Amino acid sequence: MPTPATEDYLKAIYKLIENFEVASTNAVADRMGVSAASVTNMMKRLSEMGLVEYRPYQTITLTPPGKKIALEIIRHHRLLEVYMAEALGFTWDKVDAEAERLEHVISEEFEDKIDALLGYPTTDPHGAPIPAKDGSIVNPQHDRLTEIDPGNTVVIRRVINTDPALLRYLATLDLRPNKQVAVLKKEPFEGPLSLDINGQNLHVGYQVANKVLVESL
Amino acid sequence: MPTPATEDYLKAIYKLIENFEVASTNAVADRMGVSAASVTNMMKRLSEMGLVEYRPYQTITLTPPGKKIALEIIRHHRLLEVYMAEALGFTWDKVDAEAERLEHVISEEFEDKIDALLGYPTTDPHGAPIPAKDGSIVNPQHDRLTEIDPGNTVVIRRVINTDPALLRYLATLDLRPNKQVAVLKKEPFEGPLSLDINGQNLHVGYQVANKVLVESL
DNA sequence: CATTATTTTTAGTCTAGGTTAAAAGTTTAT
DNA sequence: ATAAACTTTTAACCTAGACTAAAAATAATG
Repeated sequence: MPTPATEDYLKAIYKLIENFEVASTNAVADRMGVSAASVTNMMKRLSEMGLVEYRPYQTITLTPPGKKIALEIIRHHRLLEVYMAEALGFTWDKVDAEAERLEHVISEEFEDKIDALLGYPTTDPHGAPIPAKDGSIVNPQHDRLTEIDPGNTVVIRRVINTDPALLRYLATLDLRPNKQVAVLKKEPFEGPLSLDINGQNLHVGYQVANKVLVESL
Repeated sequence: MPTPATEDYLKAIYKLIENFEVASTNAVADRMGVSAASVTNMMKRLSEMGLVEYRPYQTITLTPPGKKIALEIIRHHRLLEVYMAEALGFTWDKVDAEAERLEHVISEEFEDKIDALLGYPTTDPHGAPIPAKDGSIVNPQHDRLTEIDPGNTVVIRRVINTDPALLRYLATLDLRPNKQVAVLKKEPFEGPLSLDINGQNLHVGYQVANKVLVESL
């Protein structure tokens, strides 16, 4: 059985790779909020256990068993998020932090029960895909809202980044998955976007819009 | 914030004292499944932190802050048990093991949400009382089924011991909290009891009946 | 291409929690 | 009241995971 720390490292490496970033020692350290030395130390152990491919000064990759564990934990995390939002009435800015701790301790049976109760959901409250039990995951490559040309209407599919404050802000604007948004205008030099949602005119900053992934109609 | 290990020690000490047993080093070690040396070591630290009253070779007691933490964890545990049984459909032999891990990681908000959803329950699926948020707990002193004289009818209030196999056995007999049972006969020398439940005649061993707490009508 | 900057690893420490084996205290029983 | 039995503590050690500071490797730049 992997420890929570092991699971967290594998998850961090998985997410870096998923985002087409390089899983370097520093990148993992940053994401985990630990020192680079801690990462080196942990990589040696995970490598011994056959969970990562690691050679000093080289970038890190997951072995198939390592990837399997990462995906299991991500599945736990995202299922729990849906469950807490749907069944317990948590707001979407709170579910990430809570799932971060619960993901390591729920049993297979717990996982299966909430999955069934929720009707086998495929995405979490932020629109992130939930890995299947067999470890398969569909990862649609969506556009960022900032990449959409004015005059187009799109539907929000996902919100990247689980910073609670950002999520609360987006909620006040009703910018959440499955909502339609029309891009009216885009100011240059990473300027604000003018949007239409629910017939309301909004102006959101570039940094915010960049976290919103959309699909063209 | 106390660690899970800290919480487990405080809980073990609380339960010993609650059962009118002496919270000795060995008793705690037994209950926790660790060596006596580990207990001594931990007691020094918990004593430093002001959570237990400890002096070498003396029996251990909880300080008010230590007791508060123990009761919070027991509250988490028992609320989670009810929640898993009622809302997730877990059988009562499974809820203890699962709650054992979850109890350390749920937030106050999670606790409050399941408490409200369940309608503020006062006992867990085994009949154990759930401490209130303020740390108060009602602990009715019930009789054991083995102490009831033949000819009397009682109602089951609680089942002590969370050994899953025993719980599964009791479930097959429908011996669970709030069920009425008539004691028909009691064999001497810790012999079996003849019971009537739901109009059915049963014979259960002394060790089993001793785990069943009842209230006379 | 040599120097500077950056990244990564090594080395040495620390804490929490666990272990076993031996020593010391307490009880129990002759 | 002393020996035997039991309980508890001490001592020495282990592992997982973290840290800082210094050294080494790699990458970037004039």
